[in-house]
Amino acid sequence: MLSSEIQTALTPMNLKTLAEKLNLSQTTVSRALNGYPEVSEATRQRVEEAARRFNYHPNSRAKGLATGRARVIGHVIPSSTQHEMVNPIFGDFVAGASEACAQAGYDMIFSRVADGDEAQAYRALISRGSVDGIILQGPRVNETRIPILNEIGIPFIVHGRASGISQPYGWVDVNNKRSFQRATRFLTDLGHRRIALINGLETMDFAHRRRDGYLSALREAGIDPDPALMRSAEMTEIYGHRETRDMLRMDDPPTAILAASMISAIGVRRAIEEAGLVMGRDVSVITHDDDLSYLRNGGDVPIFTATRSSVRRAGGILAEMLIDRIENPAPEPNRLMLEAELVVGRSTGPAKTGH
Amino acid sequence: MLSSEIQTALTPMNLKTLAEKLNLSQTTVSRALNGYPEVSEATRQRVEEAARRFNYHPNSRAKGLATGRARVIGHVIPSSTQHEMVNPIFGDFVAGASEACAQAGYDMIFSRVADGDEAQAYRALISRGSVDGIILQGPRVNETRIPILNEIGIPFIVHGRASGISQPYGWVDVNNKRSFQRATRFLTDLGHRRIALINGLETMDFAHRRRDGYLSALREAGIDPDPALMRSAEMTEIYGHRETRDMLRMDDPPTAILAASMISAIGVRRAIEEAGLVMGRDVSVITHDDDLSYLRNGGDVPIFTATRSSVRRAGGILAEMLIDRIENPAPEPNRLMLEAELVVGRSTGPAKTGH
DNA sequence: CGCGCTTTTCAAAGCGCTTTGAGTGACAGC
DNA sequence: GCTGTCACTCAAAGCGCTTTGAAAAGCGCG
Repeated sequence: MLSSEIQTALTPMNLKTLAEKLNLSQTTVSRALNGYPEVSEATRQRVEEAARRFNYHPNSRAKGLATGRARVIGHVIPSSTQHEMVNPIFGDFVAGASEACAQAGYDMIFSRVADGDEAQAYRALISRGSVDGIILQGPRVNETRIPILNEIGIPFIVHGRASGISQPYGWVDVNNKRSFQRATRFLTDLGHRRIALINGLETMDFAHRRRDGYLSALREAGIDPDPALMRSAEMTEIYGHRETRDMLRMDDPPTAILAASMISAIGVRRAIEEAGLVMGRDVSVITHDDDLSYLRNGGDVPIFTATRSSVRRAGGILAEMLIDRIENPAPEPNRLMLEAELVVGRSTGPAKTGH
Repeated sequence: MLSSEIQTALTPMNLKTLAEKLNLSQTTVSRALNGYPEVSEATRQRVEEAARRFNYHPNSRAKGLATGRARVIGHVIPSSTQHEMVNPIFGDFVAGASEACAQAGYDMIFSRVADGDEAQAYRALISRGSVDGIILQGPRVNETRIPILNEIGIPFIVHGRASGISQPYGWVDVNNKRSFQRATRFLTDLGHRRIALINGLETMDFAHRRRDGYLSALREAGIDPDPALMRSAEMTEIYGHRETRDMLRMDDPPTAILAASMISAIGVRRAIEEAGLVMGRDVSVITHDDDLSYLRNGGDVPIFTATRSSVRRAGGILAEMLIDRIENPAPEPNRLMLEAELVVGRSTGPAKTGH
């Protein structure tokens, strides 16, 4: 009696034992489970029933080895010794992407890489056969990783775009230029002329484009951009607070501020309040809002006037597009431009005429 | 000449071709690369040199199949139809964990799972051989996943603990009870008697323990807990704002508030300011601070008085402990209790005597 | 009954690696 | 000169799956 127990404990539940239990060959069982037409409906039923009953799951490594496909998409996280910051939108992006992946039966793998080693890391990831495709996050202006991935020849898709890169690549991006142009125009229409931009790091492509939008709206309105009103750094709360505080102490302070994220906008608000001013009355604020689930922009009435675009949704779309590309290779990379909506909240108002 | 090019393009760089190029057997090459002593130093040098030159990386699936180890640790993300929220600490946690993983040569895989299907998901993940170990996030009181994982018998470690579970399991946790007890005591020592708790979801174990700490400090101070001052929900900004606003409208409003996260504390601050009050003077606030990289609690002087514990560090420790467990199986699961530090910022002050 | 034809099943090869058990020289000891 | 040891190296089996090429079974037909 003990021997039978040991038997069950030691016998792995793999294709071979399942086939033996069914008195069928591995071939037939495999085909039955993978929906091939060569197997009769009755047999298929029987096999599926047994697979469920014995809790059989094909070993993904063996499957991958045999098929050459891993059913995994990879993210490479640069360890960024320079910028210790973890992107706050990461969680929501991943949530969206993982939803789409789960739908298609894919997993996601995260690989951390020392800065500068990225080329090697990609090569290794692919050459090791760990992933079928890659999502490239946070492209910079003239992003070097794009040529690398193109050269390697693995399916990939970029979250954002990279100015200065001429070769083709697939991407999903928010129309950052247009949305910041609209936001800036919204402020000039309200009569503001001293408009500050508290941007993200301008080596990042998205920030670069936002600045473009900001500048072109100023130009439209006949306003000379003031370098003293343009700040650029990683979008933390502290940063939003510090820059706002400093600018509000200027002789000719801004009457309106554009912030690059909800997080830094919170810092902006804090500085405004510490200065004894009222947001929306004394200083107008518009922020970009990634529609993070833990940081919704207010309930019925948005707190901030904002350019809104769900990064979670973007994650889902990206993953879907990448998987589609993996499964149906096409010569033309596909692209998708998302438009941010401008939601009007309580943080903006007409410029004070006196000023 | 074309044929040779085609040759290089079509020949995969695997152990076999590498061995052929070196005029050695696959065995020797494999051993050389994996540091076995049976191979001469001269040969090893030659092999390593060639591996580098030809950009050879062993196929991880084949390696895993042969060794039975995936060198991957898994996270299962419940898709939580109920709580759509993506935990804002996710990003920092993952950053910490992935650092430790990278160090040890492990990757991390994320699998999204429908709520309730978790048992099946774990079983599948393991039975498919995709992971060597699992990190269990966000344990609830009486967490059902722990018995499941114990029964399956895969190495796992819990981020947090689960009250009500008697069987042994490994964990890393912050001493939530003690830290909230200290925080509450700090407030009672300042003379506060109307202290509100804006807690996380109390089905979550960490929130349950924090409430315990809060209650026992009140008891120490001879204060009867007022159910009207105890709120529990997911820790969003909106939630912190709404509950604070409502409580400040009470006939006998709180003079101090304990918040469960920086995010909800930001909402608390917003509500206080909207009510025309000053944080730290009219209403004291203490929050738990996970030391998120994008949401640091102030520069030199912390904005909030807070119980601080880096979730990024916790992620690193967890991953390390799990990997250690995978590589050196031990009967006793290991545990680690982290103590949060109480940092005193500008959000707390003595209770107004007049009230 | 043997012949094609389709339907259903199978044995075996192969994916890229590790690992076992064996084999080769070289060299010392008897 | 034969055996035992040591230092290297190798061919082949096996991990769990898919897939190819072939064979068996079922069936109607002359």
